[in-house]
This record gives sequence, C-alpha cells and structure tokens, in this order.
Amino acid sequence: MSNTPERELAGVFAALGDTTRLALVTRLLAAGALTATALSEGQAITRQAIVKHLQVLVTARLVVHERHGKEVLYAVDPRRLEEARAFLEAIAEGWDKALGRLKSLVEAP
Amino acid sequence: MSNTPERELAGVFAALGDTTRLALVTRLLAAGALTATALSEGQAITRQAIVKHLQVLVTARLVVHERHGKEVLYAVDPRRLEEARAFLEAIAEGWDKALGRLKSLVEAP
DNA sequence: CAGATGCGCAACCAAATAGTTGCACATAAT
DNA sequence: ATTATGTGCAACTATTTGGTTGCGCATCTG
Repeated sequence: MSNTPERELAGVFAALGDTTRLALVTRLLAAGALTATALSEGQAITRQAIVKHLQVLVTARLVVHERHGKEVLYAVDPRRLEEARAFLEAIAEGWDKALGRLKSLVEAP
Repeated sequence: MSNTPERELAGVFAALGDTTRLALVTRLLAAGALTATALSEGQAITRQAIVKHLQVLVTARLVVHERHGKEVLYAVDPRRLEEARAFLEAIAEGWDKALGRLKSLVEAP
C-alpha cells in the first residue's frame, strides 16, 4: 500500500486533476518552454498562483524548470505522461469485462 | 476556460489522483462489482472513508453504484477511463518535440 | 549607474479533503 | 419476532489546496 510506483502514479494523476494545471501542461506542450510570467499573461489568476501550480507539476516531475539568465523556463517532461498513459493502457484489458458487468449488475452474485 | 470537456477530464484525473481511489478502481476492475463493506475489509481505513472515496468516483462518473437488496454494489464504468486514455493519446503527438526541447533548454530563445 | 523587469518568499485566507466516531434505519437470516 | 448485517447521515477535526497581497532581491537594459 506504500508501494512507490502506485503513489507516484497517483501523484501524476493528481497533478493533472486541476483545470488550470491541465491547461498549463497542454499549453507548454504546444508552445514549448515558457516562463511563469508569460504563462500568466492574459490569464485570470495571478503569476504567483501559476507559479504554485507549476511547482506542483514539478514535484510530480511532469514539468522541468531551468533558470536561464533572468528568466526561469518551464517545459513538460513527457516521460511521466507516458507512464500515466501506459498505466491506463495496462488496465485497459479488463475494460471489456467491466463493460459487460455494468449491464449485468442486475443479476447479483 | 470553463469548457466542460476540460473540466470533466480534470475531474477524472483528480479522482484517480489518490492512492486509495486508484487502488479501489484497480480492485473493482479486477474483481468486478463489490460492496463498500467488502472493499473496506482488511483495509486500514474505515468503511465510511471508503464510501466517501467511492462517492468521489461516482461523482466523476468513473464508478456506478446500484442497490441490490440489502447491499449496494459498485462497479467501474470504463468509458471515463477510456476518455482519459484518449486524451493522453491525443496529446502524445507533441511528446517527441517536447523531449527534444528538454535537452535544448540550454539554448534559450 | 539608474530604472525596469522577472523571480522568490512569506503571511494570510477560504474552501475542499481525508479521515474519524456515533447512531439510526432498513433488509436479511434464524 | 429477534438478531445480525449492511447502509446512510451527521458532526467534528486536521491538513491540503488554490488563491491573494506585499515586498525584497537579482538581473538585464538604457
């Protein structure tokens, strides 16, 4: 229950489980490396809030940050995303059975 | 930013973003429909805690519950899982580009 | 050098989460 | 009818989370 892979995986999902963070990840994937200030530009929330979200993503190792002169650039590390995808892929084999059970919930064991 | 699909997707990820809930989902996928009492048996936390987690999963529509006599059975609805998988699959096309940018973060724009 | 720009830290706040305990109610089983 | 089992509801607590504001420090740019 304290198995590290499970815990880490849950961490990745938790990091993705917020609309702001999900948007940040997709934006960073599309546009490449950006600074927190650039990411907060034209956004409803503060730069500080964005920074906090980015820190959450960094802690989950979904995002990498690197200082470059005056600025700090954030970029997505796709390997964690791949892990999440692989997990869903792995448990996908039980899905058809689960779908069958959905309808036959009526016939109790 | 209030786009419902994004919000719903984040809800699915958030529901998976907890070790207890992730374990519940995998257990339910493997074993089929189970009651909250059965799920809490031999577990460290209370049945009530399990019920709360199941309610979170139900709210995210990852799990379906149906009363059957005295018991209430919970089962995974794999369609939400499939949506999450499809999302990761969809943004996966940007991953190789992102991987390239990881190393070349040194050369700032 | 002086000013503008970007970042980091800290205090603070409201709301949500994860968990507990206690008890009442409904449905089976004897 | 009585007991046992499974569920539901409520109150309460501690921690986390998402967000704010304010300010100081570092780093470019004119």
